[in-house]
Amino acid sequence: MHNICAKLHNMSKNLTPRSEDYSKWYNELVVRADMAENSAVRGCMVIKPYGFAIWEKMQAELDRMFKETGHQNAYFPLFIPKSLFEAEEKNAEGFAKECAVVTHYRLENDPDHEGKLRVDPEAKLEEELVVRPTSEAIIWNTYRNWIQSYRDLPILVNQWANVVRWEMRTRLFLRTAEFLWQEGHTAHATEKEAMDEAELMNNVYAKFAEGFMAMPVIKGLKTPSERFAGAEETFCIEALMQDGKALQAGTSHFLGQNFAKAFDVKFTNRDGKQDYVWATSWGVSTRLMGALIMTHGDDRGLVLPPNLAPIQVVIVPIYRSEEQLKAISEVVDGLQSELRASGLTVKYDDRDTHRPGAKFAQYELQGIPIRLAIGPKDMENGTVELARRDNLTKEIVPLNEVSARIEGLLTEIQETMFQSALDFREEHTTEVDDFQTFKNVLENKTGFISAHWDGTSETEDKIKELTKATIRCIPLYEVGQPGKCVYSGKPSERRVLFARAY
RNA sequence: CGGGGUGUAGCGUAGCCCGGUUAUCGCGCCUGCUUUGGGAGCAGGAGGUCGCAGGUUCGAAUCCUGCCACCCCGACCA
Repeated sequence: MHNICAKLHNMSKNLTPRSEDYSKWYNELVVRADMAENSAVRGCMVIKPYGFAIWEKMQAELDRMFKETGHQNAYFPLFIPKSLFEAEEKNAEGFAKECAVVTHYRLENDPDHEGKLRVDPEAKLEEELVVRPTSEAIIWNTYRNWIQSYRDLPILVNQWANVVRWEMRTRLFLRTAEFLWQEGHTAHATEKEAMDEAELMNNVYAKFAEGFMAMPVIKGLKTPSERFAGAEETFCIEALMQDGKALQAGTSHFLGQNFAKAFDVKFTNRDGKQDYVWATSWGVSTRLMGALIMTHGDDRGLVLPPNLAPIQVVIVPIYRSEEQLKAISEVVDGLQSELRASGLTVKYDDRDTHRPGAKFAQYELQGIPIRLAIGPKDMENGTVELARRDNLTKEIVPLNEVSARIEGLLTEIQETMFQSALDFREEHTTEVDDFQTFKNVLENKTGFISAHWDGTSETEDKIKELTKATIRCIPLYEVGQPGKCVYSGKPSERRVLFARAY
C-alpha cells in the first residue's frame, strides 16, 4: 500500500506490469508539466480536470468554513517590489533563497537569431519584482492604509492564489515550484485576539482534514527552529502517510507585531493610544492532494472519501444488445433521479466503447466510493450489484432499497476511512524513552515517535543530524508528564512528536 | 548547488560495452469481425528530430566533447 508514496516520487521508473497502472492513476489527477525545451522552470504541475474537481471540492468546503468563521475573500498582486519584500527581515531572509525575480518587462526580436526573441536590455526594471512566495509583505503594505482605529479591526481576509517557491528540489504535489493555496491574513487589536485567531484557524484545518478528507491529524505547535519565518508561534496539523513519513498538512501563524512594525501599521486603541496591530497568517495548499493520495490510496489507485468525491456513485450497465441497454437505462433513469434527489452526485456510464471490466478498473483508479452494476441477471431479479471502493466488497441489493442503502453507506464509508487511517496512525505512534530504541523505531517501524525533549534547539539539531527525524510538533490539548530527554537525559516537561517528514 | 543515475513512439522498454540493411518488444491508439457479470480475442494498420548541439568515421541510437532535462541521495523547504 505505502508504495503509493514511493510511486509519487518515482513516477515512471521500474514499473512492474501491474503497477503500470500507477501511471494511468496519477495521470488521472496530475502530471508533471511538459515545459519548453531548455526551460529553467522545474517541478511545475498540470492539474488535470479530474484532479482539479477534487481540489475544487476542497476549496468549496474550506471557503465555506472560512466564511462561517467570519472571513472574507480578497485578492492581492502577484508581484512584490523587492523593497517591500525586504521590510520584514526574518521573513525576507527565510524566503530569499527561493524567490523568482522579474527584472525586465519586454522582449524583442533577437538580431542574431532569426525567429527568436530575447530580453530587451533597455527594458530593465528600476526595481525588481519578486513573484510572491507568500503575500504577507504586499498585504501588510496595503493594510497600513486600511487601519487607523480599533474600529477598523479586526480585518479577516483570505485569498486564493498561486505562489512560487524556487525550491532546489521539487516533489510532485508536495513541493512544486508553483502551487495553489489559500492564505489568510488577519489583523487584530490585541495579542490575545490574534493568538485566538491563529489557534481557531488551525482547528478549522483540523476539522476539515478529519471530517472532510477523513485524514486524522495531530494539532500542535512548531518548535522555534521549525517556525514560519517571521512568526512568533506556529500552529500546525501533522498527518502520517502510509509509508510512515509525516506530512505538515496546514499551518497557522501568530505573527505578533512583526509585520505591523515592519510596515508601520498602527492604530488608535480605545484609550486613544497608538499601538501596532497584531497579526496572523494561515494556509493550506495543493499539498493536501498529495496527503489525500498518500493517506487513502491503495494498489488499485485513489480512494476518495465520499465528501470529496466529484462523483459519489457510478452506475455501469452490462448488456449485449441495444434492447437490453434500453431496458437497463430506463431502470437507471429512475434510480438516478432518486439518488440525485437526495443530493448525491451520480454518473451513468453507458459508453459502448468500453467493456464493463475496463470501466470497473477506471472508476477504481479514480476512487469513486460506490459503484453500481446492472445487468441481465439483475433485470430478472430486480436487483443491482453494489461495490464499495474503500474495502472492495460487493453485495447484491434489491433495486427498491438501493437508494436508502447508499445514503447510509456513504456516511459509513467516510467514517470507516477515517477510522482505518486513525488506526494506522496509532499503530505507528510509539512512545520511546532511549535513543537506541528511537533509532530502531525510525529505521524499522517508522511513523511518529512520542519522546521527551529537553527543549533546546541544540538537541533538536543533533537528533536531526543523527536520524533525519525532526520534531513535527509539540501536541496541543494533551496533558504532559515530565520525564527525561531521549537524547540528552536532561529534564523534560512533556513528550513531543518526532518523525521523518516530507 | 554537490554526489550518483537516466534520456529510444502517448506510456514502459531492448539495442549501446564490441559503430554496419528498413531501430526491438509490450501496453495504448486506428480499422474490421467476433465479444460484453472484472482491465476481451483474432486479423490488419498508423505512429520515431534515438534529449539537444558539435566532433570522429565511408557509415553514429551506439564512440568523443559540450549543453539540457528528469530521477535518487544530500543541503533547503509548505
